[in-house]
Amino acid sequence: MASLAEIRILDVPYQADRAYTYYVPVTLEDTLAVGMAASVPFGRGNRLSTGIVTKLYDADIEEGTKPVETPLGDAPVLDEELIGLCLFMKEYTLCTFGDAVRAVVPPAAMGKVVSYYRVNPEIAGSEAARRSVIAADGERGALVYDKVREKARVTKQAMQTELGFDCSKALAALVETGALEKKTEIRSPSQTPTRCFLIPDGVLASVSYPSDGGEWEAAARGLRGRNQQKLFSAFRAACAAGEETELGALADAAGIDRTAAKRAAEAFQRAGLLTLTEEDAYRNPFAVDADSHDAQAEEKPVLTEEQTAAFDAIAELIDAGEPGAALLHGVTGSGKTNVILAAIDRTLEGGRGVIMLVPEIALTPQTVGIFERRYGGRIAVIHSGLSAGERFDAWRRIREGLADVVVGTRSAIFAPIPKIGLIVIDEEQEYTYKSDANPKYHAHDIARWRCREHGAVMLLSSATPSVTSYYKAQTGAYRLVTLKKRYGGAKLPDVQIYDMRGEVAAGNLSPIGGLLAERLRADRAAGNQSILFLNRRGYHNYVSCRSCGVSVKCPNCSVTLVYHALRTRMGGPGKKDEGYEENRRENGMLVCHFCGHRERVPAVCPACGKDHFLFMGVGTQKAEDDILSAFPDLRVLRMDADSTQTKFSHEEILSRFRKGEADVLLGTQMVTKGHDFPRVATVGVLNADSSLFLDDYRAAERTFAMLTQVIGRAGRADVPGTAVIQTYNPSNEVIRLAASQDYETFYAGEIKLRKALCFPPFCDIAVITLQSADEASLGLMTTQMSERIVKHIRKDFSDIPLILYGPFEATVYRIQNICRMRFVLKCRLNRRTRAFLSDLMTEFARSTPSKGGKRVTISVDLNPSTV
DNA sequence: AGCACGCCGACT
DNA sequence: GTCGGCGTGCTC
Repeated sequence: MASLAEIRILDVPYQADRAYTYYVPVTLEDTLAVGMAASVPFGRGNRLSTGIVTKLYDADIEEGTKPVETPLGDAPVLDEELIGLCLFMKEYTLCTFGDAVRAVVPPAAMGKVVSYYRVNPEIAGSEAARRSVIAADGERGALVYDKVREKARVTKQAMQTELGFDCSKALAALVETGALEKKTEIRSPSQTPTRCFLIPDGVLASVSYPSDGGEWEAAARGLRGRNQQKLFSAFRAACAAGEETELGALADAAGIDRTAAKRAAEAFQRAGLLTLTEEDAYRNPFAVDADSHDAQAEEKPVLTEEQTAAFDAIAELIDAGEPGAALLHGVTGSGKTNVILAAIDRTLEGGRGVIMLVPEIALTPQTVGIFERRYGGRIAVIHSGLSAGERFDAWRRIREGLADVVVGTRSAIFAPIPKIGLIVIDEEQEYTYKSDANPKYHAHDIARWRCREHGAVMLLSSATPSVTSYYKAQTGAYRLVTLKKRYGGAKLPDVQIYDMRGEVAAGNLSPIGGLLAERLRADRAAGNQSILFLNRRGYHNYVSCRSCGVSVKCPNCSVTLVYHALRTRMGGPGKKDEGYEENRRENGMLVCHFCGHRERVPAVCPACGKDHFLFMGVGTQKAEDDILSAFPDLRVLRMDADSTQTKFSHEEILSRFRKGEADVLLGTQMVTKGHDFPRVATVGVLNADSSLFLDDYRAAERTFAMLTQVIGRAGRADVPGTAVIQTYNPSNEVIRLAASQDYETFYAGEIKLRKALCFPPFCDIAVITLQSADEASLGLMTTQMSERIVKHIRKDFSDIPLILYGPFEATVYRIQNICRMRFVLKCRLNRRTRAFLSDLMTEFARSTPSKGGKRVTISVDLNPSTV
């Protein structure tokens, strides 16, 4: 019998990702625990790899079992629940265990084995080095060698991304000739910063600090060493002044370094003069100002009758202490947030924690603000903007129970709360809850799994639920809770559908139709504000040749380039500059929205050589210009991906608008999110059709949600609102239903369509993508894959409905010179179909040659956010 | 993925 | 006869 450990290796490809058995050396028997990261020898070469201990048990040792090398860090990084979650994610999303772990654990929390290359110090710069570089892989060898020398130490990964080609061969050759050396080392988890306090003890504690304290004098005389004396007098001075006796601060005051101070303090402790206490220090802890906290606590909203009923239904689920799920469907302005806050309070009263997901932190500052004021120090905010240290600290605070209200974006769903009672997903229909990089999970699925584990309640909330979620509520999987009334005097704005077809004929080429123009003028005159929504950034959509009609394409991606004017005029009072037309053409850039490629507008058409380019379509930049020229006295703020590139520009633009520094806020989706602007009277949708005919079965659902959101921006406060929806399809059913805010009718029609055409929720969609930089290999592998899938389906799935489409080119065939082919599979996802897809991935990896540049890779996305 | 093993052609 | 290219297959 021996002590064995089941280990999951983190850096293995999908086909090698399974449990491996190692034995635990006697020396580690007391330290190794389930959930710990550990280094283990792996593969033929026994290279060190990072693994996670998923089980410990005693059994007979088998021939060839290798030993665990060493634990990385002294505490588990995953508890039983999160190990289970990672295994679930692996099976559910077809990712590797390592991918799942990387989503769940912040990088700073976990130690790992890292391999890097560096210049061999023994022959660096010598003639021998020069010769070995030349010997190694020619040109590339020299390139790689220079790069390594420049950096002191580099991982292969970093080399790859910087140089853009496969460096494996060159690196191996350089190591072989002795020019470089490969090193492997263990990187410990980040040190958790601590603050250490000195508390008077023994003889010193017996006297409440007196300036003439003989005890202190005596103690000081007994000290040896300059550092000890310096630290002691600093300590004494701090005590006398009644200040905090934190070690770092005392060390600074004494003018000695921290390690020396620590040693001295430990000596004092041994001498019985004081006690050292240590506590964790957290970076950027959320500090609440007590006043605002109290103020907010006072204004805890009283629920209306309808809200109370909704809350009661949810509270019932929470109190049951069993896994549950509810969908809170409330029209805009019905006070969903109040119900959610009450549900959270109820959960916290029961001693359990809460996760609240929001689509995007930057776009929901108010929601976050409400939470911060209400829950103060027990809140942790998690989003992609956090530094590694901040993320790690938030994670530790949550794990230790110091923060039991977690607000954040998608990845906050992994918050290691010890006892979860409620998971809220606000604006549940938002596609940001689906990850499109590995692991390709949907936050709903993770939430459901964790709620099952914790006996917690998942609460989805939306004014326009996704058709899939509403269907689940209709069929009883979720409890449906509805809020139909707007409250607090909020009225639905007057919604006007405006037919744009007459505008061009009437000679109006601007994106602002007659009605909207009238409204903007009226708002301006009355001192009100307006919001305009346009689903497209940039200036013109594209540039096309007047003679031959060719449009300019991205050299790396198969998309048309979008024209961007160079100048950005954020918020300045509008004035049309002299010569602006000319500037536009000369200074503008054509930009690729996929890879970011930029180029000047070519002087002549690349196809026919004529020099007549036509600027077509309208983006936010063009709309801004048009508004400024048509309404010279309007002050316009533009908010889109281009004008919000710097870190705080979101909030800056919003707060400037709120302060009344502009009359019109013009922008993309970002303007439709839940900002409260009391002075906004009119909202306008410049082109409601743009998302209506997208190549996606959810186009209608998205358009409906988008229009509903925009409409909801108007008429929230005392100012009566108007929403103008400009469209070329004024009779379109989706637009009409959105205008009347009739979700139920929209849903009824949509669900019929989904059923008839077999789309989710009546089936699942799996998208298999093959991609390669080499088109020929891609073609070859695609054909092979096609045959393999068809064979598999005929053999193993003849009994159940499963429809295969493809292979065809991906919607955007080429991105950054990587070509992609697709298969789309309509099926019911379950154990069996997942196992089928899993086999496909494994088999594919086995059959594809692992040749450097020509490699073809496979990826599977289950129910992707865009098809 | 990463690494060793093993099978073929060009060299001493 | 051997060195080293790259395809093949396995990883406790």
